[in-house]
Amino acid sequence: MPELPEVETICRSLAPHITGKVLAGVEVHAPKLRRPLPTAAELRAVTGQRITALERRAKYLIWHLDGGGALIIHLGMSGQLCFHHGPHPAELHTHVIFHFQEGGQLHFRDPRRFGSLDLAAPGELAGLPMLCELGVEPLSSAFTAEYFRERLGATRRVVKTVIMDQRVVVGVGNIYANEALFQAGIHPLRPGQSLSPAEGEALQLAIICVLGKAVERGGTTLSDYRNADGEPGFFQLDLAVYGREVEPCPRCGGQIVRLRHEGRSSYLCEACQK
DNA sequence: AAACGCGCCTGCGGGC
DNA sequence: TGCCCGCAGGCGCGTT
Repeated sequence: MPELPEVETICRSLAPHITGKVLAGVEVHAPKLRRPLPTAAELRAVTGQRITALERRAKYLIWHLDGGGALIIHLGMSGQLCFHHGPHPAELHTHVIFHFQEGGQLHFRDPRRFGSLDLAAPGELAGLPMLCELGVEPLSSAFTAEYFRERLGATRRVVKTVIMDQRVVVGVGNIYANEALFQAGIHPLRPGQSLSPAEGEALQLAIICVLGKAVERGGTTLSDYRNADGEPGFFQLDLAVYGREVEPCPRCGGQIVRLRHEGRSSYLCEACQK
């Protein structure tokens, strides 16, 4: 489900509810999601700790704890985090419930169980393999035209695969990859090194533009995505091509087509994207 | 190195 | 009505 704009929106909507609060307990209702969940003993070690800050890195949500450690959540394809001010029954597929001393509880649901919950000991966070191999943040100053051109020029991999590679640039998933390629007028199956410098720059700017606008819209709600307050996003209204097979291209009126590559769907306008 | 296929899971919609 | 199939926002593994 969630790509950068959705995780960013969840982070922003969740932060006011739990920043500064003390973890009173963590209920775990499943043995594992993508990976085994932390053990009861590991979770006891973080109860009583205060959450000092929330941060999004790539598609990960990181809770910094006053003991120096951290809690890391990934929402996979179908993960939801919903904050409740009072008691709330565990719904179907609610796997983890966080309780706070000051009141309120946070429910982590994930029907498909591709998400994850990990703990990092003090000093361990930066060295975690899932974090330290990540590429640049697309909405940061590190995502420059020079950097992107260099990464594109060094590979024959198809450009859509490159922009979805979290080691190159983080946070771009299937929806926003399709949208950025459309906006830049680039065919998703072009080899990375076939892009001219101007095309590379157009794509870099399109990624920034699409992600930025999607964050402004609170993310894309196709079916079940909600922020921490249970509200949907609205960027689905701005999608030009994703999920719009057979519909007219918003630019030329031609028909949007779907093709499959590496097990995933790409949506594009063959007239506008070369 | 990188391109695939596949597995991990559940749910939904379409076709028959 | 019900069943089967394909498909879905992610990621990491194994094999060529």
